[in-house]
Amino acid sequence: MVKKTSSEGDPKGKGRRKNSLFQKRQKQILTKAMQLFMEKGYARSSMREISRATGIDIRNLYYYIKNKEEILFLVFEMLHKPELELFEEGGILEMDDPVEQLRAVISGLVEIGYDYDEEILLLYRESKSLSKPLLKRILEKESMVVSHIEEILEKGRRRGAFDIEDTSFTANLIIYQLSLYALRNWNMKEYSKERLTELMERNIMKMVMA
Amino acid sequence: MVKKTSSEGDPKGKGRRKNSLFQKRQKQILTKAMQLFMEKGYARSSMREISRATGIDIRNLYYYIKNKEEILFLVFEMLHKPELELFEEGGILEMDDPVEQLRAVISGLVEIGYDYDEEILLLYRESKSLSKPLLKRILEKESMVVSHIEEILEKGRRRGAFDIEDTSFTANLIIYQLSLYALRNWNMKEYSKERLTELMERNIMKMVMA
Amino acid sequence: MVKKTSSEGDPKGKGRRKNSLFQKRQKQILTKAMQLFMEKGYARSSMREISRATGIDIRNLYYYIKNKEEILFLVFEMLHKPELELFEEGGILEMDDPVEQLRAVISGLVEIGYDYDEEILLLYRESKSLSKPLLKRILEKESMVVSHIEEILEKGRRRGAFDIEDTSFTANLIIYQLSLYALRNWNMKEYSKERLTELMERNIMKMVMA
Amino acid sequence: MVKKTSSEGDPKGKGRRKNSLFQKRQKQILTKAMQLFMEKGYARSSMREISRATGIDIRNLYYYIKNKEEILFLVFEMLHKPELELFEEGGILEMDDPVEQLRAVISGLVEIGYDYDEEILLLYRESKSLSKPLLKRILEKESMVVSHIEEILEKGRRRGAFDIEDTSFTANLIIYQLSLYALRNWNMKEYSKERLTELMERNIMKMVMA
DNA sequence: GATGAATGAGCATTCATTCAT
DNA sequence: CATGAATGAATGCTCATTCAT
Repeated sequence: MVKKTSSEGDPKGKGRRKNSLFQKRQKQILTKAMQLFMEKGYARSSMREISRATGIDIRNLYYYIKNKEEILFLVFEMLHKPELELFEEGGILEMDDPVEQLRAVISGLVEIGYDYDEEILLLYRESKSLSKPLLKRILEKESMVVSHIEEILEKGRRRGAFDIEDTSFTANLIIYQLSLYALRNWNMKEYSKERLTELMERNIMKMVMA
Repeated sequence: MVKKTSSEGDPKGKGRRKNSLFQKRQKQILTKAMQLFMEKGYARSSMREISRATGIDIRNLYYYIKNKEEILFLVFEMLHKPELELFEEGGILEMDDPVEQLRAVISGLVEIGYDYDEEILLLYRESKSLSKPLLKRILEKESMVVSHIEEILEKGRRRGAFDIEDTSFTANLIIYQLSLYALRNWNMKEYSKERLTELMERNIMKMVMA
Repeated sequence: MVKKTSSEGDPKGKGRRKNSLFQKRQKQILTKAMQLFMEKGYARSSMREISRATGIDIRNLYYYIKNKEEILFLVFEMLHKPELELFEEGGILEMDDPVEQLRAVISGLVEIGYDYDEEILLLYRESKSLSKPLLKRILEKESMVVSHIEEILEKGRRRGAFDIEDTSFTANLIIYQLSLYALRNWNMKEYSKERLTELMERNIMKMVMA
Repeated sequence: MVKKTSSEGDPKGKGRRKNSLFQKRQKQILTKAMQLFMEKGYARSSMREISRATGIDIRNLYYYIKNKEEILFLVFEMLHKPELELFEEGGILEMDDPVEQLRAVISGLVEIGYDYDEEILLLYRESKSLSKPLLKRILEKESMVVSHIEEILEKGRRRGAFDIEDTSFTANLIIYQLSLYALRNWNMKEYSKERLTELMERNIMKMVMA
């Protein structure tokens, strides 16, 4: 069911790592590391600190992950899950009405962006800390989300519900907009999740509707 | 009345530093450091590298700046100039028609965001690298821009030109939107400055107009 | 009476290890390790790499060998076999004419030195990586070869065929000379095995003949 | 007069490093490091040990040398000086009689090989520890010595004094032979410098003379 | 102002090896 | 035999910053 993403699983090139203990430990590392990265940034978070935070000896840390960069990569991968799940398991793709779909996307992504504000900030902030090839793999995941939105917009336009000049641009704009709270939280703290959803929906819909 | 550029003024307490050579050197440091920060991030750019890039011996670097953090602070300050100048010297504040004003803001900020895409990315990316008090001083500058936009929106609403529920929210949204190109450049490279301006204007206007 | 290969015999005290699977595995380890040692040197080749190269888990590696140093020791022992076999199985010791004997030794050792150039280099290069007692045991094997040659020279001198002042010195010089190709291969690559044999024979014979 | 070898001098790309103190410190590092390398090998000698041995703090060590490999390189360069000086300052090149020249070379190189036996061993042993480009630069120095000898042999052959088939081969053989003491000292300790010179001269001359 | 020298703190990563299961 | 987990000890190297001359 779960597609292996190649960098996880099969450490040391040996036996299968379905082993749940191994995965539990790895997740534990990722979670704690992510917290650190959010607080102090990737570069300033040392392996020693991750070791301290997880309670796993620093040498054994390398038993679960290849190196520091891989931690960031796996964290990024983890962070893309909610967005992808929103589409793949949230029933959005199955809806017929594009307007309804877009509404669902907006409220879903606002929700995510609100609950995971720091995580999304991390995504934007530290993507450059990843090496080219690894970053590419992350961006591929990202562009899947964009594609999903673009398809909705496209459908809506065909049906005459939306008035959009450039669906790719607008898809990017929308997904970007939905990170507003995360990226400018210093100015946004006063808004509740509900209020934010409301405002976002109103603005985006107005921007998009025919 | 030369505007003090240093965050502390009077470095090393050695007397007035209106001295133009001093300022020239400092600007040279900031420019090179900024390039490095954009390429490798703040934390990964070492003082040694800045020294190498500027040709100024690392120990003498400390003659011109207090410490590494101050460099970032001064860079940030420098980067806020164009935006502020847009309002203060671009004649926007003097216009009467809010629609016209907003149009001018959009095209002005898209222009800046397009030409200084990496710089703006730096702003978002590294703001957390600044200590609280220094960050606060930067955010104050930022909020002046927001205020300017908010006033325009407010005026437009009063005159019935705009249909906006929450001007503060919308002001934030607009300024944020105008950084789209900088923050998602991996998906935006295909758009020319003109096309971008056009699309932004259309979308924002649609979102805002009564 | 299987010859004990392990320096300690009876690894882990778990019973006789004439067991052929055990020996096969051990040889496999030695061969791969030797390759690594030749490529990167002993100190830089890690047990982990040996594990990877052999496909044997690092922890099980210790089932077949006592420690890293023993690997080097066993490799060294293995590398001395060809030289010793040349004398013991090549029929040289049975010849009567010392000139003929020397000729056979030269061509035999050039052949070995040519085919096993990297291995011989390893022998010279890493002998210091062995602890004193282990090294001593290796040098004893080595000195057997020297003795064989010395005896030939001695016989030739007695018979008036050779004009040699110090047979021990000359024996050492000869065996050393025959490693020329291995130890200076960066300058020797142009020479074929045949040409090398020819030149070596001519030079040594001229040096030695009455 | 002294040709700069590019890797020495001008640290940090700044001022001239004729500065004798700097060079003194560097030489101090090289000497101590060389001792360590001879005793324990390059890979096993840590920067920390070099620091301890020189009394120079490990961080300041990097003020005088770029990295560990550069130390080895500079040591190698240093070790080639005596050989090169033998030719360039020993008056050998100015002699007319090739036989006399060769004699001088032999006694000179035996002397060096005897006094610097461990150093020469180091040269052979650790050359592979150098990266390709750096090794190449060392081998170039080495081949200058070979060339010098080859020229002498060539001259002697032209004059009918020597009977040599392949001067390049023989030059290599001679220089190699003269390292006998260094590379096989475990079997050579009994020989005094004088005795060694005598034996070497006799053997090589016999090998070479018409 | 340019230099030589230092310093306290730390970095990511690897090593060979062992042990209990 | 294979596996999970640990451990003590290093490794080479870099950091920002200071100070005295």
